[in-house]
Amino acid sequence: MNDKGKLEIFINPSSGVPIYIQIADAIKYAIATGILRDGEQLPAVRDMAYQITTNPNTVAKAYQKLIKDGLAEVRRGIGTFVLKRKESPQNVEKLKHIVCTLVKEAKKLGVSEDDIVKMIKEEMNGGVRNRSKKA
Amino acid sequence: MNDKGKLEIFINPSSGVPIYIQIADAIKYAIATGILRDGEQLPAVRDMAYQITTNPNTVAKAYQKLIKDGLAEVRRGIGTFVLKRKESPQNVEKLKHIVCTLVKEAKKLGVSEDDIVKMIKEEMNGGVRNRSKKA
DNA sequence: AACAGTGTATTAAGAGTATAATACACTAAT
DNA sequence: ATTAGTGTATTATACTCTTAATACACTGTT
Repeated sequence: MNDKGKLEIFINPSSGVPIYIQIADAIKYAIATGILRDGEQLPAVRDMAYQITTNPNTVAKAYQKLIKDGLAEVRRGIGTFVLKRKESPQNVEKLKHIVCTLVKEAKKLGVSEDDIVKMIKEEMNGGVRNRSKKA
Repeated sequence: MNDKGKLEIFINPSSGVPIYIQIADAIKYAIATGILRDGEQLPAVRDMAYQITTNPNTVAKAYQKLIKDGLAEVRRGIGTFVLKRKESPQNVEKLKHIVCTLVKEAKKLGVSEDDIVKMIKEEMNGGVRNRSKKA
């Protein structure tokens, strides 16, 4: 096994946040902070499941989310690996700034969080209003 | 009853979108387009429930969402009324423009919709990471 | 007080989601 | 072909959310 320093994942089962989301977030954070680097292999689903006392499928679901979010790829029979990311810390800051501006404006106008989220979703899906489950 | 022109609500029960959300959205749209004006009374929950063939509680839930979103108020025993809104069409356009910029940047960086939504939520809640159910 | 109008609370059934248990399928090395 | 490693599919259960059925509470008029 590669000695990647330490990828520590802490799960709070009673937080209301799904476990697989917590796993995905922790890995995203690890990638963002350099604990996990491009091309590096993620722990096997069984290993991580054992470590955080959950089911391998739950870990697999977290990995699937990472893949969906474009942060990882799977090589069947081999493992799951971190993908090269386009986001630089600088670019993330830029994004944060836009978000900050948007939220400030929304609050000023009394537009709700739900509505902002809805606007985002519509814009990201190209202005589509329907969504038959998930796409 | 006041003759408000026509507030038409069309529900698609098989769209996957909760009925109460569809109702709230339709009313928001009606407010935005001037079909419903400031101070005007919304249809009684039973009336609207009958019209769209649903349960009064479902309509009530939609109204509660409007209240939460700052678009309506309830006077107990009297009815639910449209609140004066701060959003002008001009301001909404401004908001849309920011959203558009944000989405464009996000796509360029390969940041997922979920992550953008998460950033928005964190920003709107003042950078809080916990959320014990709903607040 | 009675009534007709309004929204609200309580409870239950149905659908959807998260998690787990288990079995399956792919890959590389032996 | 076997084995040990990997992710994946299937199925079941617990939980949450949406909707509904019903009863309750507030307000103004009579």
